Amino acid sequence: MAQPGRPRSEQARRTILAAAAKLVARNGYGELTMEGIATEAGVSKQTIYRWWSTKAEVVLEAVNEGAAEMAAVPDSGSLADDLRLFLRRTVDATTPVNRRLLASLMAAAQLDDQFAKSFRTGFLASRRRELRGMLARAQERGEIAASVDLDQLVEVVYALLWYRILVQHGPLDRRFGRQVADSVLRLSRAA
Amino acid sequence: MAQPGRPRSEQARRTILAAAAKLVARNGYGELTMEGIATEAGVSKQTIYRWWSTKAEVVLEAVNEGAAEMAAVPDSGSLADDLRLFLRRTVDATTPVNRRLLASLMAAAQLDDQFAKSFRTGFLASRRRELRGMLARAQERGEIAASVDLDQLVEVVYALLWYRILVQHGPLDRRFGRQVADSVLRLSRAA
DNA sequence: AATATAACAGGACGGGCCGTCCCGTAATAT
DNA sequence: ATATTACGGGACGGCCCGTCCTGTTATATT
Repeated sequence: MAQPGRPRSEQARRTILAAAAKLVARNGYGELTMEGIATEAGVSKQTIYRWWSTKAEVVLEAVNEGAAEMAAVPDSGSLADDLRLFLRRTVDATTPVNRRLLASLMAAAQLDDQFAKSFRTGFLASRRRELRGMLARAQERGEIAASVDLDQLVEVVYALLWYRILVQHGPLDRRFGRQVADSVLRLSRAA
Repeated sequence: MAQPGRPRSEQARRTILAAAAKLVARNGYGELTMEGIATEAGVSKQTIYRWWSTKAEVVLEAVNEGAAEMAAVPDSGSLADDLRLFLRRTVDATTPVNRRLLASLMAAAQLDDQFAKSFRTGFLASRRRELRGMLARAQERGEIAASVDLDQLVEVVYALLWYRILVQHGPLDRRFGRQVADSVLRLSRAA
């Protein structure tokens, strides 16, 4: 079947991701260290380095793990309904802990060019694709004029979400989600 | 006149800020160290720590220093002209080096809560105030309906700018500046 | 059952940078 | 002349880095 030798411990993997998330939530990404994760998880440092090369990659996998039930893109046949529901789910999923984890990833991307590339082409791009698909369906239905640039609309959504995540000058609540949805809907109707 | 004792060396101050900017431009904020700044500037570590407590503060002052000629907010009497000129000046000022410095500050704010507070209430808030003043004048002239929330418009501008600075999935050029201006102008006209 | 293989926990290692301290010297006000 | 403060240079213990080694454990193959 698989390779010979002792198989990877799934429990160790989960414990490490949970420890990283817990430590970021408690002390912030700036205080996070590989040694701290190992100690918190009751694991050897070698076990972490065997599967991840930086703490940013550990946190990224922890985020992806916790985002299994991530906001599925709705498809009701109405752009307004879909957009509002998508943003409601998104802001609901962005708990204070998740907000801090996401902010950590964006910070790590500014400190490490290699991680930045995987973060952009992986995590960020896949989210953009999902939203763009929703808008493309609306455009095919005629709810958005063919002249409107869908990428610009996607950009407005994620720019507003990330700005709020990073700057924190206001709450990431349902009211904010409605404001974002309404702004994008207005832009989708304009020439 | 002033206190007794040797006065602070203005030359050392400038040299330190220049060294920090140079090192960030060369190797990125993640590689920046206090010792590296001291060595590059030909200065004692103590001289840096006497005036700044973290490398983030050094970089922040370097940015503020280089942004003395920062985009002054225009006031021509036309919202469209003012907004387009403001964004043209802003993207022109955001050279690759400045982009990297700004991204470093946003990253540092995610790593250090204390710096985050000063960054938000100082640097970021003052930029928002300037732009908001421009929009408020337009609203008084009747170019923007009284029902429009100016803070939301300001947020769209800086969210789009920062998203592009941080994610770098497209160029920060004049074309992008025009797109941002046009989006905000459309939102300012919508109900 | 014996053997090869690979992950595991634990710990040791040199190295880099941290932040602080001390020194002798230089530049200013009194 | 004296007090005061900044300066360059360098030394210090401490934390975390990333790697390596050891002995043990869990699997596949023979």
